[in-house]
Amino acid sequence: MRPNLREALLRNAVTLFSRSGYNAVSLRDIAKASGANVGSLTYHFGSKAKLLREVYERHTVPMNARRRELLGEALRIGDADQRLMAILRAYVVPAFVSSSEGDGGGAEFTRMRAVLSAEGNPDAQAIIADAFDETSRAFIKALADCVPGALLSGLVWRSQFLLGSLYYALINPDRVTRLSGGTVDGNDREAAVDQLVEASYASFRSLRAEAGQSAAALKYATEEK
Amino acid sequence: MRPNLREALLRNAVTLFSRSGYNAVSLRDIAKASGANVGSLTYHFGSKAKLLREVYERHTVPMNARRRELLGEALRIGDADQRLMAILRAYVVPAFVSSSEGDGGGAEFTRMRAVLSAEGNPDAQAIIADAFDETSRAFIKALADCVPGALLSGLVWRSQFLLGSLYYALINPDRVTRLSGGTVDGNDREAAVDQLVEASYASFRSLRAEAGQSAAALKYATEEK
DNA sequence: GGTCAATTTGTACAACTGTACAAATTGACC
DNA sequence: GGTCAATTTGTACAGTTGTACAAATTGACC
Repeated sequence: MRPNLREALLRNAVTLFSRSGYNAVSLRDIAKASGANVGSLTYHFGSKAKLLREVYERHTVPMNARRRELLGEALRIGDADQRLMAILRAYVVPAFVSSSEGDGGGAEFTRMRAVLSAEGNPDAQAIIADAFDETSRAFIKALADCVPGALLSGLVWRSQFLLGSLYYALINPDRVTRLSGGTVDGNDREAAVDQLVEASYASFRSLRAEAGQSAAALKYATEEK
Repeated sequence: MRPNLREALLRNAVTLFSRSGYNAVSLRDIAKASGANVGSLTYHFGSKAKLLREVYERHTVPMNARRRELLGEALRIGDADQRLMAILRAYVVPAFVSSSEGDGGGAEFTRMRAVLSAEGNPDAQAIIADAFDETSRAFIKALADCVPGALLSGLVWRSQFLLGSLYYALINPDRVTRLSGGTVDGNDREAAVDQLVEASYASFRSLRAEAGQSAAALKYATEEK
């Protein structure tokens, strides 16, 4: 009896799913990576869909808990701009950094979410909507208070862009290295977090009544030839 | 002999791939959607991988041509800020709007790219790197001239975020609708383009020497508690 | 109307998929 | 050391996959 085959199966499932998606990875791939038999998977999890559900439940709770915790700290900051920055870090950092150390990692799990979200896997979709939307809504509310006068549409779209940026940074880091001619390391996650927070800080900050005005005015000036 | 079965197969391939990814869609699915037999696919394309290659070649060239064309127009704008805005639109609009009308659509093809990029499909990866990196590099160069003093790392990372935002806007538009409580339509592509351009405009603009400084200073102020 | 190449169909194949379940193995407890 | 439940293995199954290829169909040209 192996000490923790079940854990190893879950870990390897995340790794393989995050690399190639849900459909392309067979239960036999996961079993082989864990040095075990296919049957062990049906024994421990019942089915492939239930395995996926278990993977999600393993990681979503601690990750969102960490986010809410950091959000709480951020909300104690008085200055609106510094608070905005802290809120964004509270959203991004737990997705990049492992919450419970050694469990397969925050970044790997986030990458898996990104891939499954793109695949449109129906099992995953239901779980994601349930688990993450509530947290996302709490963040949008917090962000709204940092940019007085911002429209809800602007806040929601920017939070959509934030998540998309987050996902793609993990999905295709090599593109960053390639486009920079090798001078920038797309796999440097600390740098990625800093860049992502600064970029979205600027995009949210521009929603403030005055700043938003100038961007919109510029747009119309351009469009009217 | 059907007039244009080959075209129908290509069109349906894009639609199905963009919806569920490469692995989850079988040749029989594509054939059935086209009212044809599996054999017609091997006859016209030889293999599934070659079909995918054909799909890419069909859309990549006109889309990037349109981007370069709009980029050329944008570069004639004197004012740096208005030029920046125009360059961003030149990058985003062709990805959202069909370049050759009725051919399966720019947005649908872009969505397919997004999904395949996430799946890490090796066939797709090689094609994407070849076809798009050159165009992306031209855009980064153009953007650099709009934000004097910006570091290459900032430019490349923001262009990465731009593409990630673009992809995710197409992959998961319903999340926008859901998070806004139904008051914002995530499937409104014109609105998505506007929001995306405005958000990335702000993020690139913040790279200008002075603005970048203040954001960095703020970050350190926050981190040092 | 017969010819012929291009196209479309039908079918067969080996490989792989998720799932089910009987058999073997393990190790703690008496 | 025998017992027994928990775990792991092995194997079988029906369904699907991409691919190959012979047979049927099509339609323009003579």
